[in-house]
Amino acid sequence: MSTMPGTLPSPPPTVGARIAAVADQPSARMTGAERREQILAAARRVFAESGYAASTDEVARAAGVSQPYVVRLFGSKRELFLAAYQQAVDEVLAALSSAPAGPGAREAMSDAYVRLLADRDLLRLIMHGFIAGTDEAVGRAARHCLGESYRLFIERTGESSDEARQFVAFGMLINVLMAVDATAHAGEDAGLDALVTCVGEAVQGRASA
Amino acid sequence: MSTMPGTLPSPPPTVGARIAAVADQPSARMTGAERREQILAAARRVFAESGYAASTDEVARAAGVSQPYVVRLFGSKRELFLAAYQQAVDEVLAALSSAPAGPGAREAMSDAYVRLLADRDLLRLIMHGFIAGTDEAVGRAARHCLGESYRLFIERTGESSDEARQFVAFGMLINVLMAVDATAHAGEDAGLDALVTCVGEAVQGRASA
DNA sequence: GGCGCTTGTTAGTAATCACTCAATGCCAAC
DNA sequence: GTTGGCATTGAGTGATTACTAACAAGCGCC
Repeated sequence: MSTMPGTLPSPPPTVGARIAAVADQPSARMTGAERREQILAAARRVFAESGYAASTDEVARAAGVSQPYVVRLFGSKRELFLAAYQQAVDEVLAALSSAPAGPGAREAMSDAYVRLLADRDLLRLIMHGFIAGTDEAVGRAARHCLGESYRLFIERTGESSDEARQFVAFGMLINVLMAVDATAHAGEDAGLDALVTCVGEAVQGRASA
Repeated sequence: MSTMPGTLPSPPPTVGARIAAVADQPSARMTGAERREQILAAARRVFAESGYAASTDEVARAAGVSQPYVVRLFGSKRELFLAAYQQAVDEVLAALSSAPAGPGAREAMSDAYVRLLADRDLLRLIMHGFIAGTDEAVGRAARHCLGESYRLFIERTGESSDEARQFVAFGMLINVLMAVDATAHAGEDAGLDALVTCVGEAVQGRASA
């Protein structure tokens, strides 16, 4: 009773405040569903950066809760990753599906995909799933994300399979350029700079034309 | 003195024989350079499968040596990964550079890239570097690999930057399809199956035409 | 105003990690 | 044939891991 545990007189000296950014006060009581959502958002950020190799402790600190609580809410680290990944796939496919069929569908889908880049974590997490390999459920979700993107393009635009392949291929190129942080390292490699410029022009041209 | 440490009456009971496949007899004595090459080859396989998250112990077992020896030969796990990754990047760029400039350069470069697929580990390891993120040296190598591929295409074929962008983008699509093991999961997703077919036709057409 | 459920914590555990240390056996040079 | 250097290992170390167990506190409900 001498040290009341609820008051938390000093936050963990230096380590706790690094990631945080979600909950400033040490986590007011929430409903389970709310907390689940919050942890899922944190997991998305953390897993996007380090992939499945990220620890549940990192996710917990990013969410502002204790580490045992995140594994309790999700059962295991694997299920947590899977939930975050499935949500990411759903978001990507929802964005592509938002384009109405008919004329202009191609531009709408391109725009929708480029808008996904605003979230630095979403496509990065998707990329991690592409090379997860070991986990069959993640692999299945990743394959579905790829296949549905291709199928949706044909369904909405009515264009040829070759055009659809080029659409998906261009998306993968954008993914990779974002994953390697190409724009942040301008001036480092002349070839890469030229590639980034060319991709930028293609995005602009396709968006305006 | 009662138990002589050098005799080793029984090899480690079950764990040592799992991966092996490189050295059947427990590793005859080699020169340091030879062993380094052998370990590098094992690291390529192991890192290609699990990325940087793979353990030095896995690499050691795959190479048929003890785990302390692999970290001693390379200084640290990070340097080992870097050496394996740099070698992979060099191989990719050497393959692309093998195409002579002038007419037919495009087909030669496409063929060279497709031939890289024969090694299931090479491009998979390259992919892991794309999303390494944390390690700056790996990121630099990955960016160089991308930029040089783009630059080489323009240099050898003399085609437009848009054509070069499509070439690199197609390469990234191939990388991803191989990473998710699309062909091994045929029948799982109709869209993906169609995409794989379309990519296969494009590769065939470009190789023969 | 106590009771039960849900939210959340601290403390602990067994496994695995990269890395270090000290030693052993092999080969070649003198 | 002894000595010295190189290849290689077993045994350990401290840190980190995912996960468990037990308990504490807030809230609705009668």
